[in-house]
Amino acid sequence: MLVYGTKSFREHCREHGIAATHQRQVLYETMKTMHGHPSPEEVYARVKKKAPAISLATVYKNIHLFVESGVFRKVSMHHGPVRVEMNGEPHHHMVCSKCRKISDIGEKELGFVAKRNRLPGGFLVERYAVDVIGVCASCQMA
Amino acid sequence: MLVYGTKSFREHCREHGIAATHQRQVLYETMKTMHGHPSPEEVYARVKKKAPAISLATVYKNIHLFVESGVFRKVSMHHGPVRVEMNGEPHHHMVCSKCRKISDIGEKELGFVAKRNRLPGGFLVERYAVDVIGVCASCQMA
DNA sequence: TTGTAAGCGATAAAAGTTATCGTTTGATAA
DNA sequence: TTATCAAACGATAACTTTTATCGCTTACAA
Ligand SMILES: [Mn+2]
Ligand SMILES: [Mn+2]
Ligand SMILES: [Zn+2]
Ligand SMILES: [Zn+2]
Repeated sequence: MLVYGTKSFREHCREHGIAATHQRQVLYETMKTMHGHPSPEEVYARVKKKAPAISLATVYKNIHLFVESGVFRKVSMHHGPVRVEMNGEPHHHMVCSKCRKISDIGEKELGFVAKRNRLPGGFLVERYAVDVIGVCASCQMA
Repeated sequence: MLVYGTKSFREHCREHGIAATHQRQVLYETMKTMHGHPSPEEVYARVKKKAPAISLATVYKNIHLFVESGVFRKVSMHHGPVRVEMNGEPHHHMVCSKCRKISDIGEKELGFVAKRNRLPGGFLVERYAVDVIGVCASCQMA
């Protein structure tokens, strides 16, 4: 991940052609201190302590901006409306980062072998779900 | 996956202590024919052709029921509000199927090695995102 | 058959996200 | 420094997705 201190926040903004606003910087500094996998509402609650007048819309807009510029990351490609599948065969997914299309892929084609049944923290494994994130054939052509 | 014909749909309902309603059966039969990874709205649009009076609420309620009873499956544990993360180290996730808690896990602890850069259909791999689905330590105690 | 709890449809409400728009501010250059 | 103006902001409406509510209907078993 890109890591830059308070000072070079302005440089990052120049590189990406965006204004180094007060709100944007406080949001960035706040998020940097947050561990785990917060939702926009949780980020909003936290950043309001430092910038009480900030708008939820500004939080959303800048989270998108940070994600697009690679500063932070979404936890998954699958946020949003639920998707269900009727294919009961154990399989994994290829997810196109351009068009979001989801395709099935079996473990054999994937070359993936799940090894451990116990993981750090005493986590008991039920199954592995692999998302291969990349660019689908039609998006590569475009 | 459980697979049962029209006849044993009633048996499945008895096993799970639910009523074998007309709507529930039409919904099940319809979903069984759907490939890919449809949203509830897409399921609703399809099932309305066979049962025009069915309600969207009924579709949602029964999709939940089917998923809980293991007949069908959600594509991901991450549907719903977006989550961001500031941990820029490449890592994967353990997701508890009881409490939905998300924990980080590095590739080394996971024992996972991504092998291929090209996959069927000409999919170009950017990265692998592994979700280990299971039960966290505190949910095992409870 | 009949009683009753479960399930249904209609729809309101909640939750999450995006769009709109008038005002403010940051970046650039005079 | 000041003037200019596009970018960004806050407020909030609108939109999307999901859940809750409630009166009516139906499945089921007594
Ligand atoms: Mn699939
Ligand atoms: Mn993480
Ligand atoms: Zn694509
Ligand atoms: Zn748990």
